[in-house]
Amino acid sequence: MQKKYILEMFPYPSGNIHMGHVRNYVIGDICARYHKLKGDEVIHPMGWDAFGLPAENAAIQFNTHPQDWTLLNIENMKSQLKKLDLDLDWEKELATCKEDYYQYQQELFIDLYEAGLAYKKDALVNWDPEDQTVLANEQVIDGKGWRTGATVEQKVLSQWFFKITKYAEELLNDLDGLELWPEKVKTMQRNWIGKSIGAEIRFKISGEDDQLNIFTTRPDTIYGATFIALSVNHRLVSKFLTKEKINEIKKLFAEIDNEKEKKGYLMDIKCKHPLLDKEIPVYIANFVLDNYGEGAIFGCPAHDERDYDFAIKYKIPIIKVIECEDKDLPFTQNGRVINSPLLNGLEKSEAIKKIINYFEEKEIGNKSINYKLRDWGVSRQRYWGCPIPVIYYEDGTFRVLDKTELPILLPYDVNLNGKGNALLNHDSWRKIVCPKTNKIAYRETDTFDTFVDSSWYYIRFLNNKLDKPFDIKQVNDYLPVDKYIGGIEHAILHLLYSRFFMKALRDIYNLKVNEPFKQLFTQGMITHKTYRTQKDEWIMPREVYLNEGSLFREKTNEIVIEGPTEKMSKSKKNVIEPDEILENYGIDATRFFMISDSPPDRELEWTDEGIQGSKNLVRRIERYFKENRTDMKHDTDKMIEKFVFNIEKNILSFSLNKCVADIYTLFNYLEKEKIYLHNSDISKKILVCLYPIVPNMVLNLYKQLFDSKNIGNWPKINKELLIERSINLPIQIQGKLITTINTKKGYKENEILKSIYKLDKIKNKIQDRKVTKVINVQDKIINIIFD
RNA sequence: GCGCCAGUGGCGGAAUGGUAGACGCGCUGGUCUUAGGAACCAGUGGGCAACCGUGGGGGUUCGAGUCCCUCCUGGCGCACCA
Repeated sequence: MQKKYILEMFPYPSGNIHMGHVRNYVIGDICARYHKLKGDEVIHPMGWDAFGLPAENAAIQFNTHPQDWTLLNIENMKSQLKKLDLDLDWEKELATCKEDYYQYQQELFIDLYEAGLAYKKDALVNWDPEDQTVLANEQVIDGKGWRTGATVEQKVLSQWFFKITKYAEELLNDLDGLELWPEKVKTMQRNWIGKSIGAEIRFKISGEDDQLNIFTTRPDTIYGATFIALSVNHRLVSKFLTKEKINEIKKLFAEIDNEKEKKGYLMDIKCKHPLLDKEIPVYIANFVLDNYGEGAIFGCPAHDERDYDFAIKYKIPIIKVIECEDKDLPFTQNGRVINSPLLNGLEKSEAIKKIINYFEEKEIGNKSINYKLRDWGVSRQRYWGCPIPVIYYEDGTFRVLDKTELPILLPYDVNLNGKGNALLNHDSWRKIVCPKTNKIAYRETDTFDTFVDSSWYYIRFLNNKLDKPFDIKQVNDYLPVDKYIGGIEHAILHLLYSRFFMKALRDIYNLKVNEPFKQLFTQGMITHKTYRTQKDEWIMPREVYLNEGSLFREKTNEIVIEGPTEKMSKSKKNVIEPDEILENYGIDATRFFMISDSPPDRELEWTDEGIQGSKNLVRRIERYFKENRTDMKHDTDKMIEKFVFNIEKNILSFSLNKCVADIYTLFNYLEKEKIYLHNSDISKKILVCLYPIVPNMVLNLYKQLFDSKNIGNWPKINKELLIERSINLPIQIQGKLITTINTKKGYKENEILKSIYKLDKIKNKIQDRKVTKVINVQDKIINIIFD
């Protein structure tokens, strides 16, 4: 028996499931049911990503408690999921907000800490003023919080970090081995990790016992360096300038007209050029990133666009060191090095190699690799999350707790007023006497980023009742997840964090698993037309009715304007409620429609015609089997065999839309040929194949036809029957199709040519020209060539 | 700007280098009726035809929607990453 771990991304219990969930889970369910019929040992669990800020907001808004709100939502959504006929193993259910989950996460944190993979440091962090919490770099999109959209501020706080950067190289390299992941996701992760190979060069500061370490990918342009630029947050800036001055500069930098505008501030210090006997000026510049490298660059204006713009603005010399026309400046392509005593005449790669060797020899620099990836900041200043098992003493030191001191449970009695962290204000929970030292201590009041929760839930599913995080043998036996299905929006955050966790745990526990998800399938979004009134008020599709070619709103009879088709969203109100659809069309039509109109990895447009078409298909199949007689034709067996083969192939390749086409093709054939199967064995075969897609309908039909609900296993395919004995052979002349002839497979070329040449269509084409070549692709095509 | 993906009928979409448009929706004409959110039959890329047709232009090949080059358009991601 083969194990198949099939997993769909678990939902946040927001209150109700939406169509996106339905599509996601139906796709996964079809896979899981298919594999069960094949006799595989299928693991198909479901759980809840249950910590997170919305619960706190809801608690304030509705005067309830985050826990009560969350658990109620879970119950509600669970009953909704059950209506979808999902073959889930609810015994394995877990919720990350429950202590039987998060206490083991606290254990894992202790493991990570002891392995040197969790650490605390003062850091300039992204502060979301609306959520009043820190965000990871990955959670800041265009300078705004990923959830709130509020402009993120920079703040210095003492924070816990996970050392994901230790795995940067492995996380990057192992992407190559993930053959069953979408290329797109791998590309996004590669870009995020952002590996650059170059050099780190030391620049001495004139008259000071201090130096700068500058990373560059273009050490071949070092002779063209005419200035240094620092980020305003660079160490040396606060060393040489007052706080007031720095704030002044920050204000200056904030006043720019467009994002690319360069601004600088000339400092009083100068740097020595590492190779030339000259000094170059040091600026603070707005375009230098402080979280990349050391936050310092050398400017080579002749061969870098940004440096060029800056040099023009501040009248800094521009020295060409790569051969090019003046009009082409800044010249950033490859070329021969000039004006560089040690490198003249060399091509880029040779020059880079040579200069790095020289730097290393003279100890003024070395080869260096840089990553964009930063360590993962996991502290969140929120109540509704997993507590970090750490205590602080009054002298400022801290202690990570022992596993025997766990669990650290969240207190239920908190005052949620929306201002700051409720744990910080909960004195009786926070203040304790340390059992080891008998000293007064205070608990860590930050909780984990909820992405920590989802980084290992697929491991916990293997045994959600174990009194330790997981069982090593079980992990080795059942991971990786064979098919992981979810939205593309998690391409970086969740999937990268999970990969990191798997590798970190592998090293700590000596596991044999390198990657958590063998195959990743990203399903497309569901879209729908948008509708609004003339007052620009979005309205729901169900409020719209059609009258004499125009759209109107029910009740008010306002004129309705049809907008573009967009992703279903609450704000645009173009949503369809799963409960209503199930009520009106039933589960079978709903499941059919989720896979009918587009391939699962593409957008699915919700249309009334689409769901109605699925409903009609359900009715048609049910009606077909009501016909109480069996009449077969000689090729019926073959047709059915082909059907089984195609359905299987298309389920395995996630081409579920083609499964629907296969079903139509089969019933078109059966009805057109007036073939009725009723309660024959062939009906059993057909129904088994339909079962993964529409289990409800199949079980009902099976009961009616065979007085049983035991549908058995996936049919074994008789390959003999798949072989076509006669074919329609296309005949081409000069590569163009002229006609087709029906013939037996395995025909003899010279024999069939004789009959081909007798055909009028062929004779007319060839006339008396001389045939120079005949290409016979046996049983596929014949192509006749003449001069 | 860089990277990735994609461009096929009125629409969604099928096509291991070998009959382009499977299957569905929509539409047209017809049938039936318990008048339905039904069902059935016929048709549906363009053109009267020869023929022409997979974003444009080249190429490889006996043969290209498919492979190569180039350009255009759209989507997504990243984006002052030194």
